[in-house]
Order: sequence, then structure tokens, then C-alpha cells
Amino acid sequence: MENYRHLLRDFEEGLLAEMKEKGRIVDVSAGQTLLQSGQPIRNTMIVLEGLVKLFRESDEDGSEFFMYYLNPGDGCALSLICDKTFRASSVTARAVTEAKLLVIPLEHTENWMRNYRTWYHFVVSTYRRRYEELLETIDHIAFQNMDVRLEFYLRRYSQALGTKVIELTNTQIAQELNSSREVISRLMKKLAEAGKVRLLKNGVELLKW
Amino acid sequence: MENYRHLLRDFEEGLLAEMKEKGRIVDVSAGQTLLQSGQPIRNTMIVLEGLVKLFRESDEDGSEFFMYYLNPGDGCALSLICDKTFRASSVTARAVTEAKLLVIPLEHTENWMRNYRTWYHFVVSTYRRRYEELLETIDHIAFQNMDVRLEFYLRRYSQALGTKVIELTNTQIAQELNSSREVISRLMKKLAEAGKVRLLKNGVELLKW
DNA sequence: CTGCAGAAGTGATATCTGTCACGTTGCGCC
DNA sequence: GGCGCAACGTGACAGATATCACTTCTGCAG
Repeated sequence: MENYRHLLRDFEEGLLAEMKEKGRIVDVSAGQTLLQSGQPIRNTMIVLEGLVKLFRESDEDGSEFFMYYLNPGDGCALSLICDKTFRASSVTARAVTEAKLLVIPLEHTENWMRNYRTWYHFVVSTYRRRYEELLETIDHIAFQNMDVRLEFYLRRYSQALGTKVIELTNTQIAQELNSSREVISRLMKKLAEAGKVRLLKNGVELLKW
Repeated sequence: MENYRHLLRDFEEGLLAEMKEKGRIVDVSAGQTLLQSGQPIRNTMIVLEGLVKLFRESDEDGSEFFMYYLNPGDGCALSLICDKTFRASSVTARAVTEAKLLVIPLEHTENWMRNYRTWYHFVVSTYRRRYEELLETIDHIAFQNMDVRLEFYLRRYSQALGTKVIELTNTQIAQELNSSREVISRLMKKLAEAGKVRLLKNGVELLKW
């Protein structure tokens, strides 16, 4: 855990010691599901390395809907606040890249909430940020057309991964936006014609974003 | 505040005393705006009587988007967690009916969070519930057509107000669903033909819901 | 009564996007 | 090389809904 002090720098010493004692570090490979929709939550987690995405799954068909990313240093809002009730999760978390997580059993976190001011602030600010992000997502679905949403999605992905090259198939993108491959294909063409992206094999490169 | 003990029954004695000391009861009239999008938050509030609705406003045009209701006993998630940073609010709260609120300055709530286990639980469960509700809203916008969304909206309104008669114009409903009056009008007609509602002057009555 | 305003009903039309059908491209593998 | 497969491109079409134009209804003020 010593390698990640910079990510955890806002936590006080006593809390860091407890984290080290009670938590464990887990390595996951790209594509692995960390939190399954409908499964109970027994742990919370903080991302140390890699990228994790959260998405909502539709009840009926298998279609999913992208919510937001967790970068190193980010905690999972839902599980942070899940508390000892071990409520079933309504979202799915999946590792986008290979990732390293600090996993902490939930029975400790309520005490931390009272005993460590820095933990309290972490939980509050995490929740608040995710809440805002959900609101932003709602804005987009409710008010924007697919072209705007696609650009927003690409920008967010690029920022989360810190790369201009996005290696996703149109099919994958379509799933996350709850659209269809053909629509994404056409919109990508428009973006390319506008000089905003360059189409690659199995991906796109963002130009001057 | 004595009249509202049943709403606050989950709070411990010491906390109730502090609430009485630090908070104040505010009466608002129907239609009054309690929390303006973009304004800083200095207080949190718990609804004691009446109904308050929260909605998101689009940046560009004035269109709004309904999020959820606060019933008596409910707290405002956003302001609960807003904490001493006094962050600007991204949503607007408005009294639907005449209402009575317990307003509490935010400088006290962080201490309560540590000192009163029942307050902690209140905040956590409030936040969690609202988060789930936002997710449900996303589901509806993303996956459902307007007819399903209208039925869902009517059901929620009816439950929140505890009445089968909904006194809203089609124009108002259209705004909250980010649709248009004509579309709501046509869908209402369908609902009426299906025997699910009875159309009234300036409203509808839900039949056997 | 008359006229007006707010609300609602309705047909025509446009746009966005989802879906279907089919063809193309690129790449690995036998 | 030839085959198969996955991704992609594209035209045609359909459905949902936003928008426009116009009418109708109802209650109210003058």
C-alpha cells in the first residue's frame, strides 16, 4: 500500500493504518466484473490502479447503460454508503483495464465514518460527485441528441484513460449509449468529416479535443 | 416541533433537542422555490408537512426535468451532504403544496454526523434512496417510451400526494417529462380509452391503479 | 351576451433514431 | 489462395415524438 500514498494522501495516519490492517489489495484483469447487478455488497473499494466503469443494466433485455468511470483514488459511491445492511446493488462495476483495488469489508466503514474526519469527507465528496455525474448523465439523455452524447462519451473516455486513441468498436459504444451500431457508424462518419476524429481499425483517434 | 415527533421518531433524544435548538420551522406557500439552481446551499431541510419536488433545469433553454418528490419526513439529499463547502446547487426545489419545513444550518450537521448515529443513518439512507431514484429515472428516460413514462409519472404523483385526482395541465406534465403538450394530450386520450384514467377539466383521475 | 384567454384536441409533417438487409473490408488460419 | 469471421458502411424503411397550424371548449370579465 506504500506505493499508493499519493492517492490516499487526504487520509489521516490512523485511518491509513486501519486501512492497511483491515483492507486487502486485489488484482483484477480487464473485463472482470467487480460488482454484479443484483448481488449483495459486502465490501467497499478504492481504485489504486487501472480504470473501472459503472453501468446500469436494463431489467428486461440485457442492454446496459454507461454511468461513469472510477479512476485511481476514486471510491465506489454505492458501496461506500451501503452500510451494514448489505443491500443489493443496482449497478454493475467492471474493470476496463487491468486494475488494482483496495477492498475493505463494510463492517469497518461505519466506525470510520464517526472516528475519522477524513473518511467522512471522502465519503461525502465521493457521493456528491457521483450524484452530480448522474445528473449530468440525465441531462444528456433527456436533452441531447445522440451526436452530442457521442462526443461527450468520447471526451469522457479519453479523459478517464488519458489517451486520444479510443479502442472501442462501434458496437461497444452503441451498447453503452443504448443506441445501435449503425447509428454510431453514421455519426462517426460525420465526426470524421468534420475533422474531429480519425477513424482507425477498431477505434478512433480524437483530433484537437 | 412536538407535533412532528412521529416523523422524527428515528432520531435519538439528544439530537431532537439539538434540532429544536438549532433549527427553525419555516412555512412556505405552494409554488415557492426553496433551492434555486446555481445558488449556494447554507441549510439543509426536512419536510414536515406538504410536498416538495426537485427538478433539474436545462442550461440552455428554460426546460426542466422532474427528479423526485420529498414527502413529510424526507430530507433533501443534496443539502444534507453539502457540508461546509456550501457548494452551488445543481437542482431546483419547489413546494408543490403549502408546506412546513424544518430548516437547519449546515454548520451543525457535520458534528451530528459524528455524534449521532441516528443522524448518520438518516443521511446515508436518504442519499441512498435518492441515488436509486435517480437511477430509476435514468432507466425510464433511457429505456422507456413516453407512454410508459407518463404512467410512471402519474403513479408517482398520485402516491406522493395520496390522491387519485391529479390537477395538472397537460402543459405542466409535458414540461416535467421534457415532452410537449400535444404528445401528452394524445397519450392521455389513449389512457382514457384504455379505461385507466378519466379526463377532467384541468386534470385527470386515476381509475383502479 | 360577447369576447377573450387558457387549456385541450387533432391532423399534417419533419426529424431522429432504431432496424433490416446486404455488401465490403481486413485479418487470421488451414 | 480460399475460407470464415468480425467489424464496418450504407441505403431503405418504420416508429416515436417534436413541431406547426388550426380548431374547439370552457370559464370568466366586461
